[in-house]
Amino acid sequence: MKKLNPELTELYNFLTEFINMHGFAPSYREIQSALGYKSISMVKPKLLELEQLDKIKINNYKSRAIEIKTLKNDTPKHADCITFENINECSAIKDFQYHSVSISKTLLPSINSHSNCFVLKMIGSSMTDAGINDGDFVLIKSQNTAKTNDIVYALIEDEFTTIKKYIKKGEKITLLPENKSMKAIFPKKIEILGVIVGCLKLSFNNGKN
Amino acid sequence: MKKLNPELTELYNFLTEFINMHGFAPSYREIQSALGYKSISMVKPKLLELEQLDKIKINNYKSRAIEIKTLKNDTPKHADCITFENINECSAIKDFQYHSVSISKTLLPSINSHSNCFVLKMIGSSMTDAGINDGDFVLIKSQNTAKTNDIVYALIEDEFTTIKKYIKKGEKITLLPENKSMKAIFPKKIEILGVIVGCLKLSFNNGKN
DNA sequence: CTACTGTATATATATACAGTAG
DNA sequence: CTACTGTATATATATACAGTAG
Repeated sequence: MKKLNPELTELYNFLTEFINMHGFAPSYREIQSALGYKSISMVKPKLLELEQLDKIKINNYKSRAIEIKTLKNDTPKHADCITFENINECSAIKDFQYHSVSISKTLLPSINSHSNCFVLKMIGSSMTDAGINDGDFVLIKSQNTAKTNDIVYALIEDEFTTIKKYIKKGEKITLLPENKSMKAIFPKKIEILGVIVGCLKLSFNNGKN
Repeated sequence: MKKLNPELTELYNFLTEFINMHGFAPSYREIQSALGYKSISMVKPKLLELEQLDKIKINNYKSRAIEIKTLKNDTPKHADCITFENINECSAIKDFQYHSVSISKTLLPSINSHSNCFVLKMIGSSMTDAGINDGDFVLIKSQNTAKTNDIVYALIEDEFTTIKKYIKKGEKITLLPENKSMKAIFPKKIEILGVIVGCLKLSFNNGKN
């Protein structure tokens, strides 16, 4: 990122903040007013400077059509990402702050854009042998079926939710913790809420096992 | 997410895709043309339907000023996220596909928006005891200093890059693998390239240790 | 009546350009 | 000359509305 002078930095920041806040770009008049230019004629030359520095793209003769250029042109746009947002409906898994995690679709080709995905904070050590530790953020694809060996997020006996490995042999379902010191569950009633597709670790203190 | 009829779904998808692709909204004429409406007069009524369903926000009399409403109003905008993009400069760590990972700032309050962050794919099992396995995506904050016990990404002897735990006692620097079966490195020359702040796991096959 | 079409028009908006200060 | 100001104007764009099909 080349350095901008303070004036252009202010303009650039205004543009990015406006676009992030509104979802569309400011008009030249709005730019003039926000930056305190005495004339609207100053807007285009300043924008051209930013464009020359490859910070923005001006679409001539189009209204509110300034684009912010990302560092790389091949950066996936939002549409090419899968976003996991948290929900607040889990007994075993707390933490009510808002979280979101977005990753490139290329990282999870199995997920299509119609999938409903969410993130939960893991509580407990029942899955440490699968690399999911207490405090990790678990990325879940919402679905109501699962295959053997999937790691599922499920509602058990209408009572509690849990994250375990799903094993089905004939009609018998086993939920296996990935932790040698813990016991398997043989649920009478199970509702699969989702399948774990990823795990985001932001602390490495619990990682030692 | 309430269900939309196919016609409104098509319109909604066009709007989101256009905005994601261009960074600004389409004009009414562009909408007419894309959706095949015979008259531009059809655009506003259709948009109003979407707005009534709380899918978009129309800004009357403003050009290209349609906003997509997110599920939650408190969803962090792009500005509130930290984005890790991959780079292609690492001997020990391959994989040249483009990847990006964005997470809410609330998840990593220690990182400010001026930090340069990137993502690398982990190769090898030298950090499995810290929960970082072969194939995991390592989130790195670019910086050239580190504290004892940080997990660093560093260039050693001007020859190779590695990910290890950083220990400094007086002037003596030790790079410790988090894997009992591997040996520590005592580098003569070390250049710290970044500190590991997170790890994204998208496969659980290697997680068993 | 509903559900559109087609076009005129008002408004928003970017651009052009003559003028001015230093 | 540069670096602006101020304003007129062309263009982009959303809106209004009379007309039409069924």
